[in-house]
Amino acid sequence: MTSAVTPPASRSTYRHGDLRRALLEAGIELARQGGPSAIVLREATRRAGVVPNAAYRHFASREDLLLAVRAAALSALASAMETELDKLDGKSPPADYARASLRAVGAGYLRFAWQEPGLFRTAFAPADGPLKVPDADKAGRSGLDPFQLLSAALDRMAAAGLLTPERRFAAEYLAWSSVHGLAMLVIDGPLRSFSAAQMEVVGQRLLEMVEKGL
Amino acid sequence: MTSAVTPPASRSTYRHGDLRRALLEAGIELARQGGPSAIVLREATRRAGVVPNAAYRHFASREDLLLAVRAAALSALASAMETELDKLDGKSPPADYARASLRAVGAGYLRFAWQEPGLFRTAFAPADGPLKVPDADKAGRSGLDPFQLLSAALDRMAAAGLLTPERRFAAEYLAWSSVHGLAMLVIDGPLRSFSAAQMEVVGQRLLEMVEKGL
DNA sequence: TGTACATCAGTGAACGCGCGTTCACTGATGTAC
DNA sequence: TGTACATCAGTGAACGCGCGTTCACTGATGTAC
Repeated sequence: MTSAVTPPASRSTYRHGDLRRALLEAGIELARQGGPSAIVLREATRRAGVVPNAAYRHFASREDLLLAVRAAALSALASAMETELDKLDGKSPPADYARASLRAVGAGYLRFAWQEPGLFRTAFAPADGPLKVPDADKAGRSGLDPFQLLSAALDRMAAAGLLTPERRFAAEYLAWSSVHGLAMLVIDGPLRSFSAAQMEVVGQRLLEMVEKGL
Repeated sequence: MTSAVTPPASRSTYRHGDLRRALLEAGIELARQGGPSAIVLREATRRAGVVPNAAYRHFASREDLLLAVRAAALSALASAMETELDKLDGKSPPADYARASLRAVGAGYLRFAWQEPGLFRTAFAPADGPLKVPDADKAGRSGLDPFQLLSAALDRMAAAGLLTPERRFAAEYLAWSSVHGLAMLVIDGPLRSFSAAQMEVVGQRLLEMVEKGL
C-alpha cells in the first residue's frame, strides 16, 4: 500500500549490506500491521529496495521468513512480560513477590497483545513446517521465552507455599489459557470492540480469577 | 483435492433444486477440514456440480458464504454445549445444578473445539464486513447462542447465591476467555500436540479453576 | 386443458490479480599471490 | 602495493497458479389468459 506510493529507499552500492536484516525488519513491520498473513515476500523485498528473488539469498522460502518474524514476535512478547516484572519490588517477601510476578507476567502478556495485535497473532501463527528456529531467538532480555517466564513465576508461587505440588502441576496451561483466550477474543474475536478501559478492568479481574482459582 | 479426482455429482435437471443449501453444505465441509480460509467459492461450486459463477445467484460474495458457514458453526457449537447440558439431572438442588451447568457449558465448548477444530476456528473467524446474519442462525436447539448459554449458566449461579452481584459482573468474559484460550492453544497453537487424555485432564482442571476463581 | 410468455437459475467464456518461485545472468567485493 | 581471480549478492525476465468476479447468454419452470 504505502510502498506503492513511497519509492523504495535508493541504494548507492550494488550490494545492500545487510539485506537479511532489512527483510526481517520489513517482515516484522508487515506483521505488526496485518498479522502473519501480511508477511509477503515480495512486499518485504520492495521495502528493502531490492528485486523479489533477492530474498532467496537469505531465506529459503516465505515460510522461512515467517518463522524468523515469529521468533522476533515471541522475543518481543517475552520482553513485554519482563518489563512488567522489572516494575516489581524485589525486596518484598517471597510470597508477595511470587504473587505479584504471576500477575506481572499475565499483565505483560495482555498488554503486548493489546498494543501489538499483529505481532501477537504472528507469535502464535501455526507453523506447519518442521523448520526450527534457535531458542535464543524467542527469548527476552533475561534469556527466557514467554512460557519459561510463566513457569518461573509459578515456581516462585510453589516455592513460597502458595501452590501445593499437585496444583502446581500443569498450572502453566491453566494460567496461559486464560490470558491467551482474553487476548484472542479481544484482538480478533467477538470482543474486538472492547475499549482500553474495558480491557483493563476485565484483564485485572481475569488475573484475580486465575490467582484465586489456581 | 478430492474434487479434482471425484467428478461432481451429475444432475439430471437443468436446475439444481436447492443450490443455496448445497453450497452452504459444501462450505461447511470445507470449513470442517481446513478452517475459514478453506472456504473457497469455486471449490464449493465444484462440489455442488455447478459452474463457478452460479454461486452468485445465492451468495453476494465469498464473504457472504463465509458468514453463512460461520453462523452454522456457531449453531453447532451451541448444540454441543446443549448436549452437555442435557446430561444434567434437572432435579438436583439449584446450587448443584448451577455449578454443573457452568461446567457443562465449558465442557461442551472444549469438546466441540477438540472434535471440530475447523468449524470452531470458523465460528471465530474475524468477519470484516458489516454484513449481518440473523441471530436465530447462530442458535442451538434451545434458541440460545453460545454466549447466551454461558450467560444463562452464570445467571443460575447468581440466583443460587454462588456469585455475588459484583462477581457476576463481566463473569462471562472471564469464563469464556479461559476455555477459549485452551481451545486455541490446543487446536492451532503451541499445545497442538496434546493427546486426548491430556486435553481431558487439563480441560477438567481449567473448569475447576474457573469455578473456584470466579 | 392448452398455449404464450416472463422470470430467473444456471451456463460459457473470460478478466486481472499478486503471489511464490525458478532460471541464467552480471558485476562488486575480498583474497591470494 | 598491485593485479588476477573466485565468490556470491543482487538482477532481469518469466512461469504457473487458483482465486473472486463480471459479462452476455440460454433454456427450464410456473403463471396468466
